[in-house]
Amino acid sequence: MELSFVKERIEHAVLCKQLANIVGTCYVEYWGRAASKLPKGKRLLMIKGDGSFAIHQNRLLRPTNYMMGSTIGCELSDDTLIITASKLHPKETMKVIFYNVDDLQSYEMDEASDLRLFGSERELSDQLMQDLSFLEAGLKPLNQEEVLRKGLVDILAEDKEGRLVVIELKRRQADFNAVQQLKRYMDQVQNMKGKKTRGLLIAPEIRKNARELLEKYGLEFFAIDFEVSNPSTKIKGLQKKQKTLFEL
Amino acid sequence: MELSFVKERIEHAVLCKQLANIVGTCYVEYWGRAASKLPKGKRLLMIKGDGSFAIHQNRLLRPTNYMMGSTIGCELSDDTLIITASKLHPKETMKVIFYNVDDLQSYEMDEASDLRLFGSERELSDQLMQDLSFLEAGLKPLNQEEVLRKGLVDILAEDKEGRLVVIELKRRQADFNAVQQLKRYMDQVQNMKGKKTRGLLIAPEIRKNARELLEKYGLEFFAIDFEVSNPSTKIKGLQKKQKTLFEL
DNA sequence: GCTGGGAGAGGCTTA
DNA sequence: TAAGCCTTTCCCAGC
Repeated sequence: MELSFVKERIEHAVLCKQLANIVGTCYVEYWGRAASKLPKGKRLLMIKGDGSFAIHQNRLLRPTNYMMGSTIGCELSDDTLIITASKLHPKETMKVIFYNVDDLQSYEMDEASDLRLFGSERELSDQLMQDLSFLEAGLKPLNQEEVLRKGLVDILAEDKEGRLVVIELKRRQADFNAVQQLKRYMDQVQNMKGKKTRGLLIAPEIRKNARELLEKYGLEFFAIDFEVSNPSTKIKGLQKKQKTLFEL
Repeated sequence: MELSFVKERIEHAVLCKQLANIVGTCYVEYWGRAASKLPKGKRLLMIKGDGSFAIHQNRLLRPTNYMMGSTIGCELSDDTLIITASKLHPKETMKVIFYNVDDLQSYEMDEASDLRLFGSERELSDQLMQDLSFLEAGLKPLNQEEVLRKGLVDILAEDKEGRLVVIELKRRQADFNAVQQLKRYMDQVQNMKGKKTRGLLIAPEIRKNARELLEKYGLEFFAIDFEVSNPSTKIKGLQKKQKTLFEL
């Protein structure tokens, strides 16, 4: 395609906040949080109405190069079309040099609509909050998403012995990070409240090493079995995997 | 566009592992790791040769719905075209119901080429390894295969007092996680070697709360100043921000 | 295959 | 704006 024509079409699409796809042979440079060069090759550049700018190759979900909320410019130079994307905070620039453009399409799109997602951690937390006795008899909810000075506790409760119970919920296999997150919260709550405190990690499963760490810390793991059925999420079972510190 | 024609074109593109973009009005359902529904609206579906399957709206870098490495199927039903993507491990399915298709493009693409990236953590680590005296006089790199290969730490060294020094490097602002990771590794190395061990966190900056935790643990923070200049990365400065435990 | 961890993470929510 | 953190994180390197 004639590059001067492509330039006009792109400028129009950007102005009208259309979604535009440009396919052609290009070379890409990026400089900002890091720096990168992508050798000349056939790629697809997708530009969205909000300044999303992405170079795609024919594999992987994620674009090879990208920029969010960019300002876009076009210029012709030496039989090439140079498309630049740039932004501040952090300062980043990307230069895409097209040697030829095979195709250019642009589309007037709807307003984006929201995805209704089921089975998120937040939804699980809500379900669990409905009935903590699922977890342990006599457990009473104190607060959901209790804000700590550092971070957010998923659920704070009190057990039948009057001990504080800090609960961290994960929708997938728990790892080191989850364990340490819980430990951090438990320590903090214990410090703030000056009461005996337990820490519960709830997840579908836990990695072996993470579990060792958890046990070393005296935390408790509960395996949760849930189903992301329609239209919401159902907790099917909850099984205790550790004795509490106080039972040992 | 005529949906039966679209169906054939898509099947051909998938078979030939082309990159295909379908734009039209559709409704999307996903079920797998979670579940979701996306109301009817105008979207772009991008299918790549490796089974990447992504529903894009006209905002944000990331697709609204997606699946990697999927198997793709097409069928006509009641004046709609249903495109399904599915995979095992984990079992996931996605159904895209097109009520009409405005446009369909497919492209024969090159083999994807590798991005040459500068300023990655790995590259910074290599640079730092070149000259540890940048960090502290008398610091000597240790090539402790077992520790380094296991990926426990970025760099292991010995200071002039003969203490082990565990170094964790972050290319961006260090957070809680970075501090706890370092602490975990330091404990582990200390256990393995049975020697006095220091833990150094090197990052451009550190979050306030993370820093408090770091100080509580007796770890040390060094602010690194680096530049991702072309063609590689240059460390411009390195400033110690904490006294060591042993100096206190 | 599982595990660990980085990423130019992205993106959301709340202080 | 910054902090904190979840994500259908994605993706890769090791084992």
